[in-house]
Formats: sequence, structure tokens, C-alpha cells
Amino acid sequence: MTDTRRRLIDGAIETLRTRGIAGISARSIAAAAGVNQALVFYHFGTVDGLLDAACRESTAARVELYRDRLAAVGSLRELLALGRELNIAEREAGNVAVLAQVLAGAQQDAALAATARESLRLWVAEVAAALDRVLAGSPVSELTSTSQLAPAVAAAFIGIELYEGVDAGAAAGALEAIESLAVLAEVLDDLGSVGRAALRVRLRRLRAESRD
Amino acid sequence: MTDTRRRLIDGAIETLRTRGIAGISARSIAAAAGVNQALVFYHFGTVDGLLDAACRESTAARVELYRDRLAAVGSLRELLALGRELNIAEREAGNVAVLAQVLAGAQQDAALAATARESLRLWVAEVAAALDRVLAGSPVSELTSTSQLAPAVAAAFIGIELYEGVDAGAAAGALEAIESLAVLAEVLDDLGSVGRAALRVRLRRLRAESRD
DNA sequence: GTCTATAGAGGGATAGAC
DNA sequence: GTCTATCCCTCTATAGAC
Repeated sequence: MTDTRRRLIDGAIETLRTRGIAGISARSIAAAAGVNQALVFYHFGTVDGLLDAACRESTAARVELYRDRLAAVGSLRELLALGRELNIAEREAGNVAVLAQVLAGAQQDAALAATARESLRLWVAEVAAALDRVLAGSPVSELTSTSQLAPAVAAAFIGIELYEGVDAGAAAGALEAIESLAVLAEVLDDLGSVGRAALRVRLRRLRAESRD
Repeated sequence: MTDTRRRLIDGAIETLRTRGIAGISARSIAAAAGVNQALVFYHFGTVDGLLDAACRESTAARVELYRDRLAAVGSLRELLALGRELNIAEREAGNVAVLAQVLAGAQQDAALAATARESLRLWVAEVAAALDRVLAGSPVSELTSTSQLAPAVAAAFIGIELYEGVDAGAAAGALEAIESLAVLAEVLDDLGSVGRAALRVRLRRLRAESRD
């Protein structure tokens, strides 16, 4: 990758962070990149093309950065601790905010939506793999699949990140609530066969109800 | 409220829905409202002023619409069912998407952030009251407070709504995962004093660890 | 209260020199 | 690959007629 492409991608990410999706323009990005405005079109064709490349590139790099650590996680507790660390680091670097801005823009733009979908899938695949290991043998895995749980984790992350920008206290509370609820899973593990039996009863009742 | 103010507020909400925060302008709103562009400035001073009024107005109306039903909820199961119904209705009406767009714009705009914060607090207050009733006496209330749980619910809602625009399948999975996890709370209720005791043990251990 | 017209800024995108 | 210059469009906001 040439130096100018690099600078433009970094400039796009920085502009997304500082001015949001509503403040994105070839001129604002070029100013952040310290580069001529016309180069956006020479290298990426359109502003959307640059946004697309920036989102893909930044997500891939972030996922790469955390892959090893996610792969090393051995318990729910460790996963939550890593999640909190990741939340703080990404918030300081402004990267979850970037994904949130892209997601907001993607609601009305099919091309950007495809990019956002693939970016989220990169994260979700890593999270799902970690959940698979952490929840193996736990009664929780009878309740829900990690392929559903992982997107829920990603969605919560994004929601909390956006929340953080307008009400930091409430967002911190939300994060704590989620961590507290994870204790429920551990309690169920502690209860062993008793908990597992109670869970099965509930699940049977639930499925009988949904047949009505 | 005059007819023109009404039309402009509705036009702003519709524009937020169809074109997102990046597509907001006095002209696009006025076109959606079927009204002259200059009237935005006559009635609301600036485009931001109109956005602000639209967000407050629309949130207050929505919260009002669901207040009675939220107040009638008597169990976690009923609350989840109402949540799912609300999710579908608001998605079809495009209102959670509107709040998500405002939230994205609010990250870089202090005035809009204040509006978004207050709008979220309207929702959170209702959700917290419902959770208070539903979780009264449940061991879950020893784990976390509804003042933390309610923002978590709101954040998850917003995250899922944004997710829905780019990956509907994954978003549906996320919603199901959350509903499944709620069964954990019911299982713990079923277990009565056994579950409560196991929970207390876990909590003691957790707090001992966090003192290290 | 509503309209037209317009100033002045910012924006996407391109042509063509270097 | 990079720059300047420019076209033409859209934007906010206001002035002033009605």
C-alpha cells in the first residue's frame, strides 16, 4: 500500500471519529490526511469507496490485534475481563465509535451495508469461537447457540459505545449489568445436575407454551 | 403547535429514517414536509434546532404510547414479549432507527447529545420501573440494580436495531439469544433457596476476588 | 407566516499541467 | 502520482416582498 493510500485511510478513520458520518467529505478527510483533495478520487474513485476501504482495513487490523488474546481465553470471567479491556482500549482509540458511525451510514447505503456486515462478521466469528470454548459443557449452551449469542454481544458493544457518547454514567452501568448477569451462568454451572434439571424443566415448559 | 411546525418535525423524522443523519439538511427535510425550505429557519432557527425538537417530540410520543402497556407488565416473560413487539413495531415505523441516527450524530455535537441523553432517560425510566416490578423478590435483583439493567436493555435495543439494517439474520439471532438468557433468571427463581444460596456463594467469591 | 431570491460557503468530481 | 483550477451542485442562512 502506498503512503498516500495509507494516509487517506487513516484520515478517513480520524474524520469519522472527530466529525462523524455526517461530517465526512473528500475535503475533510484530505485535510486530516494532510493530502490533496483530488487524491481521494484518484485512489478510491469516490468518497464512499474510501469509506468502504477504511472500514474494512481498520476492522481487519483490530480483529488481528485481538485474535491471539481471544484465542487464549479459557473462562467466561476471562472473556468478560478481555471484553472490558477491549471496550476501554477501543473507546480511547475511537474505533468502536467508527464502526458505529459506519453502521449508522450503512442503514441507507447498500454498499456500505455490505462492508459493515462483513466487518461485523469478522468480530463475531472471533467472539463465537471464544464463547464456544468458554461455554463448552455449560448448561447455557443448551439455552442458546454461540452463533446467536456472539451477535448479541457485538450489538450490545455497539449500543453501549453509542450510549457512552451521550451518557457515560448510564453506559458504565449497562456494562456492569451485563457482567453481573454473566454470574448467573456461573451459578448454574455450580449447581451441576440440579441446575441442569431445573433448566430442562423450564425449557420444556417454554417449548410447550410456544406450541400453543 | 402550528401545522407547519408539525409537518417539519414529521419531515425531519422521515428524513432521518430514509436518508440518515448524513442526509439531513433544511432542504431535504422541507421536501419531505412539503414545505418551503426557509420555514425551517423561521420556526426552529437552525437545522440542529429542528433535529432537537423532532427527537424530543418523537421520543415523548413513543414513550407515552407504551407507558400503559409497560405499566401493565407483570412478569419477565410478558416484558420480553412486549419488548419484541415494540422492537417490531418501532422497526416498521422506523423510530428506533431514528434514535440511533440521532445518537450517531450526537457523538460530535454537545447540544444533540443532551437531547439524546434526555430521550434515552425517558425510555430508561419506564423500562426500569417495569424491571423493578418484574424482578421484585427474584435473586437477580441481588446481582444487579434495575438502574443499571435498564440502560443495558436500551443499549442492546439500539445496537440490535443498527445491526438489523446491515445483517437482519444476525440481528434476529441476537434478539433470540437475549430472550433465551432470560430463562436463566426464571430457572434461578424455580430453584428457590437452593439457587439463592448458590448465588450468594458466587457473589461472595466475586467480591473477594475484586478486593485482590 | 409564507414565499422568492440570493449571498456565500462547502461539497463531488474532473481536466490538464507537472 | 500529485497538484491547481474549475464546473456545477447543494448547503445554511438571511433579506425583503407579499
